[in-house]
Amino acid sequence: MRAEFYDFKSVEAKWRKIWEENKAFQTPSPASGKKYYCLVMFPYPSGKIHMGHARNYCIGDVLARYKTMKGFKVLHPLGWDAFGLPAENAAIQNKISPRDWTEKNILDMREDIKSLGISYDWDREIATCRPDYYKWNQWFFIKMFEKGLAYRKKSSVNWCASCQTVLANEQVHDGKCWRCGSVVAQKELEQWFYKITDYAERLLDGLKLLEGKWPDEVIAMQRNWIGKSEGAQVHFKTESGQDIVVFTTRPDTLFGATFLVLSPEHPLAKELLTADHKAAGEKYIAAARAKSREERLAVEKGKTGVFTGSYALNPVNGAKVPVWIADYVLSDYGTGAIMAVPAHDQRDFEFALKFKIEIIPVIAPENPAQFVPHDRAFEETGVMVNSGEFNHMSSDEAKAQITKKLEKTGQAKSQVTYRLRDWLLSRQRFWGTPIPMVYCAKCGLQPVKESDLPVLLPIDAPLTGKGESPLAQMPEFVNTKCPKCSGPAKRETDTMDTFVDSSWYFLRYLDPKNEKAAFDPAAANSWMPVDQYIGGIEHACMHLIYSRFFHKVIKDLGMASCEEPFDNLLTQGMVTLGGAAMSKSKGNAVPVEDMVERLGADTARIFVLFASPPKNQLEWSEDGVQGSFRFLNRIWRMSRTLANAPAGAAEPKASQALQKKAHQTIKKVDEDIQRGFQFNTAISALMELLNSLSDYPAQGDAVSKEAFRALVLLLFPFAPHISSEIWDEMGFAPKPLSSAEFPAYDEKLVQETVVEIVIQVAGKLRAKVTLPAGDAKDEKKVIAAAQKALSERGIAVESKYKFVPGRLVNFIVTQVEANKS
RNA sequence: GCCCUCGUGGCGGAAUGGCAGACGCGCUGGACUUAGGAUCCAGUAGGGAAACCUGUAGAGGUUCAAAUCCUCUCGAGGGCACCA
Repeated sequence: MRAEFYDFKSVEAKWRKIWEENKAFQTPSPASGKKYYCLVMFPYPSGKIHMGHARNYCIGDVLARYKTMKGFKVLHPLGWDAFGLPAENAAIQNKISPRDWTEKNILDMREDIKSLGISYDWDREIATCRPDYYKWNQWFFIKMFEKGLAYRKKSSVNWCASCQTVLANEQVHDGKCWRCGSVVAQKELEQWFYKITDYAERLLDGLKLLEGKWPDEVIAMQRNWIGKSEGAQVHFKTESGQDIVVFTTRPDTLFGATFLVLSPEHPLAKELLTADHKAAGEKYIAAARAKSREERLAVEKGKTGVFTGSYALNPVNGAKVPVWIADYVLSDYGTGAIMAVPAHDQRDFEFALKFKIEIIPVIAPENPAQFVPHDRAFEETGVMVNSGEFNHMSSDEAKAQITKKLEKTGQAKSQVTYRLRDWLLSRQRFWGTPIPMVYCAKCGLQPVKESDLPVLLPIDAPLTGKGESPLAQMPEFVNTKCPKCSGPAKRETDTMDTFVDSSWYFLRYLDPKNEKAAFDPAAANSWMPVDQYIGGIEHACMHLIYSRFFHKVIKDLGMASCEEPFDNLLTQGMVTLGGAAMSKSKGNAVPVEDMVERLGADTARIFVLFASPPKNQLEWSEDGVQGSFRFLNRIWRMSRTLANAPAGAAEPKASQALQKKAHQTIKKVDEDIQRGFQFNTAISALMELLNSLSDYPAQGDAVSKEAFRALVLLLFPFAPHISSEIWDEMGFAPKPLSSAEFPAYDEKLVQETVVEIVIQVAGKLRAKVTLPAGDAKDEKKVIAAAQKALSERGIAVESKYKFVPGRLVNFIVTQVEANKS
């Protein structure tokens, strides 16, 4: 005999078709009622989707469907982050155009996602590689150019030899390319930047608004990345009159500054070399420049450096201090020069030790008994010593006082420094948004006129992957007219970082077909901010910083009103198989297509939602998937049983208990979804209700059908196909299920009528008594019952106790042996 | 070194400061049977014959009561890092 399973294939196909025909997921107008914008990070169309991606969409879908049932006007869109290097690489390999490759993948993946029954409003689908989208990337670029937020600069930049393009700082992880993992080199190039550093403070401030709504982890990562330091700029004059400006967070240690260090790239580094030190100094500078960033930053190699022969004067006491050059000082942080305080900074200490420079302690510990090590720097705060008029002051106080004193003579000023660097956005690749700028010999750098946008990406370009912008090889693209003088001019041939595309796509969903503007600000005002954003944590310091920046610029352009674009963030864990993140390239991906074919979309959905809370990593388990399939089959069989059973009646006790369980389940599922996306426990509550129904003696009576109705209704956001089918077959109302509201529960029915009171003695469980709910709150009755129960077990207790109404009683004092004999 | 998150059965994981281990997986035994990757029933933290005892990484503390709060230690994962 073959086992009977429910026919998920035809059920799922049937309901997908019905939803599609009825446009069941069309976005309602947000004007009337509470809105809910549910957003998942949109995918890169790389091929087929696997369960790792799918988990993301399932989580979002539960929320979207739940909020719809709760009466919210829900926006739940999806699109394609469709520009990027993989398309170009695939094109080179397979002799297919990046556009065709990408569009084909979109087609396949859209089908995969639809097969999961995710409630997306496909009318709002966008793809960033299409001109109607990237036109607005260009428009924003010009706006930012006009505001001075897009600029060109020659500097040392990250270069990935494998991807043959430059990278932004955020895209270098551990010295390696975020995409391909190759070691990143430094190159001196002129490139386009977005001035994200202008927004450093606002990006930091905004994080305060997100506390408690974004994971602490992500907030901490962004804070670290922005890296704010408060301190002072201090001016040191050299003997020959040059001004060396240093940045320090410890102005209180100024009296202990016994030398200065310039980075090898510092503009004064060569100038300050005296005749005696010229040769050695220039050799050192050249050697430092030749080193890779990795080599330079390697701490293990120890400190190296060279004396310039010059001296500067410490502004606080006129002491003559030597000026050194060393590569442990970074050229692109602070001022590229430091005052070195070997007594109170470990790096300076090591340097001073090696080059035999004077070490003067200027901070003593607050508590004189505290041990001060002599083999390393004392980096804590304390009491000022060897610091003239500031002696005996606390170092914290001196920080402010010394800065204040020097400020009067213009020798210092308070200064805030950030670690964040400007966003390098140009790329030497083809499959991206052309940067809408023109170089005219006469008029210089000119933005393309808005009326001439978009600057179209040509259909085909000679793709070699050899590291020159492919667009530069196309004279028909390059040669153009100057927007200002109409003379011959040349176009910019670099394209934009694809992170530009994803920095504002959530706004385009609001008004995806607008040809006059990126979006209507009115739409932004009614839908923004995104109420719930869902995606992977790997974007904490890339996409999630860029898009926050972009949104603030957009707000400043008057096109949006909220400060932060994403009100709540959920970072879902990875799906792993054999401990490694699922991926096509690792060969451990479970394709959605296979799952849907083999066990159905609902089973796949239930498994990823039940096996683990969304934040956790989720290890794929075939056994677990089978368990989810089993659960759905049990529900299916229950629907048959209930439909076919003769209507009878159970004894009131049993039916009341079942009714209670149903109401408790409604409450629990409702709370679990709202309270931190506890989909796993919500589903386990549904399993419990099903278990209760299985044990119920009068299956088929009104109470059991009502309980089952609630079960199907609650199951709908998680497994929409099977619940829709059962709903129909059982003749439940209203129809269709997708129009039903989330069930309400009766608080009276949720409350237990009898309560088990826990009886503790000195905090340990000793007995339990079951009492009617009313009695369980009555102190006298509970104590009497408790003492009786204890004495039956041979335990006598003194009268001191702690009573928690309806819950427990804890006898506090000594347990006395009763007359056991 | 700094910052963040987290340590609970064989596994995934449950527990408004109030019965630790819900629910599921796996496993063990049984039932049914045209042997099946179906379904149903019972059991499943450790120790003990049992009453009981011990258990949430470890050590302290707060509390009538701690997996949960506080301090320290150890361990895991992640981010930043010669950032002055």
